Amino acid sequence: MTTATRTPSDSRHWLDELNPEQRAAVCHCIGEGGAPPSGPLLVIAGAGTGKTGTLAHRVANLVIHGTDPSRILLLTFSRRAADEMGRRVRRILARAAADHAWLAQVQLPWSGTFHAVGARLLRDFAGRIGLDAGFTIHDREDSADLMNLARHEAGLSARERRFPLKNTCLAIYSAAVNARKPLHEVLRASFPWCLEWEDELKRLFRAYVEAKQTQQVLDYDDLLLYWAHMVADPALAAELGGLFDHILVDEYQDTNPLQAAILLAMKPDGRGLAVVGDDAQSIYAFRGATVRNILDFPAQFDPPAERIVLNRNYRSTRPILEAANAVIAMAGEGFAKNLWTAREDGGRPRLVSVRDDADQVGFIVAEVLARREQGMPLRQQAVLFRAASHSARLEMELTRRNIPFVKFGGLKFLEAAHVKDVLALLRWLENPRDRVSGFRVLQLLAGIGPKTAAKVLDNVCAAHDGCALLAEQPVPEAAREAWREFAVLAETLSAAQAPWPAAFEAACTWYLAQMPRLYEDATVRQGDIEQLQRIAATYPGRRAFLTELTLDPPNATSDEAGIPLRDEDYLILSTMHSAKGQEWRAVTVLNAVDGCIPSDMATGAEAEIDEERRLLYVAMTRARDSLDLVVPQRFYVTQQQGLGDRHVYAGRSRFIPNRLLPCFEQLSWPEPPPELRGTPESRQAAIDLAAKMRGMWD
DNA sequence: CAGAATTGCATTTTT
DNA sequence: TGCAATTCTG
Repeated sequence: MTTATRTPSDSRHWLDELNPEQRAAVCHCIGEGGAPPSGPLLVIAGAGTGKTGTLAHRVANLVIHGTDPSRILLLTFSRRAADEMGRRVRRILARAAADHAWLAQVQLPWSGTFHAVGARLLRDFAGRIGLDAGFTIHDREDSADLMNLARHEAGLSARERRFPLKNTCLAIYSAAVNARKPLHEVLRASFPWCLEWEDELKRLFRAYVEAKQTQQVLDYDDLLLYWAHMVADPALAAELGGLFDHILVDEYQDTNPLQAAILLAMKPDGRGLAVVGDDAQSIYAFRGATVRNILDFPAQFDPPAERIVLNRNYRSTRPILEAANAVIAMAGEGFAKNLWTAREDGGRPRLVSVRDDADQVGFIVAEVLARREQGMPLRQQAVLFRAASHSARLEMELTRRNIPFVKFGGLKFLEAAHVKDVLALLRWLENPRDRVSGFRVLQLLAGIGPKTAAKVLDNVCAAHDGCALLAEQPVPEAAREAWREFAVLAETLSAAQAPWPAAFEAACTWYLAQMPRLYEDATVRQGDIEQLQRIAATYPGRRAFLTELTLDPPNATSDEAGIPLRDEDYLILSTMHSAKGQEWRAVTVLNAVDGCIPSDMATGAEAEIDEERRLLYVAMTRARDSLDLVVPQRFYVTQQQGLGDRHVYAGRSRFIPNRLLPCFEQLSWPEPPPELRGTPESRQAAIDLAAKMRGMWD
């Protein structure tokens, strides 16, 4: 089949629905007719400017013009984004090339996050770089546990001056790796209180790396780091780069220097490289992302990358956009963009003053229900907040009033101790050298504690055939019976090709029997295990299950009723971070007060403040028709059930200073009683009283 | 040496 | 508050 016959006659038609800038991005240097693609492309796509659609059209256009879909690498921010992109590409192809039905079946085998693609490449190339293809992947918590192990073994835990805790150590390590900066610089910039431990940290990190290598485990950072080191070798770089004609990167503002280095190594001249992003929405600096990546992208190449700016917003009404623009305009650095919209309908966003947390919840529930009465489904409405814990009260109230909801972000299903237990068991069967997993699993047995577990693990590692000798391990008398049972299970399940998901169910059955001893509330937790079984059944096997679950954890949790069915209606609760790339008709932002946004954890450097500002900008620009920012006057310090009533009087977020107030409609809830609103005279009286109060101090 | 009890401490966002 | 490190007990 020649390229000419694959180019549909009405291709012009489907491109017509794009605006000129979008079309330019879609058609830029696609390497028509089998010609190699040329120059790199940067698309600056403001919020709601049709970024995803543009990217999907570009991919479709590449396919229509003859690019093999398996030679397109599409790097997205999440698995969900990758799936969505695939769907849209197929939809576009179905319409644009109706005469070539097979095009609508196109799969993009190389789409996913940097981490997921990295994992896949590392398994494929394992033999070439001295890695065992059977490596297992540690999530954040596992990595912290291993760091802790190394920390103890290096004798750093019992010091006169307290050594940084495991999470801090891991954060420092991770920051240095992802930003590609020397330890000293990272400490000075972000962890100055740990500077005194520089030498010890270096020693600790060396031990941590060695531990990972002997155990054949990789952490998140390794997936990028090994990839980067792989392409630092010119021959491998050429080979890896040669796998793809086109590399497209979404959300480029949230990539870190390590990821930028990988891209540059794979496509040194930028041919076939296209990145899309919005510097105003860069919100992952805490993970090493830097806005410099996108700002400096064009100049990396000679000639520089072409830059296309999308600034027509298709999402929000004009008043909402104006308010958001006003907020972001006060930021320090960035491409100046003038987002505009043709949507002239709708009122100003509202700034709602409420007395406290309880009233905030009351207001939100009332408004949500009112909008639903007017025909707006719950799923079109979202409540956004800075930290996952901020929604605790709201969740309780929604549960009490029987309003279904799904929460994105915050503590995840996979982080629950009992879920981790089961996964640790599987991971240990997959890779018996994985000490963190083994340590956790063995201590699940009655009568086995840290000492016995460590001894058994030592023996298992010394033996070459993994779990085979398990039954003969020396365990205390009290654990004898339980141990025999466990050894039989482990031996059956670690057999090379234990059937899936039957093997998983056997593991669960064993674990379910342990639960009542381990947890007071075993019954609630058992439901989660069943949920996990349902998830497991959708994967082809153990390795795929473990890898993909670690790299793409299901990121929604809901109330105990379980995740609502797909066709059921439910309200969306989400952290601002998890709201990225989404949109809803009605958006409510919780706790628009100083201390929450910006978080009082992040009020140090100017750069941190700017990031918080962008975060609020992201939240505001999710709204299509209506936007409410709620400002509680009184704010409880204790985040959980307010047993005590310690509270502070918080001010409105500094990102909405007085001069931005004209962008908003201000109101109080509940409405003040009529006698206080009343006539101009009564209002006059109130003002007089205020003057009297002030007069007390003259 | 395992498991319970107690004390001390920190407290965001996530691949 | 709730979690993690430490001490106490059987």
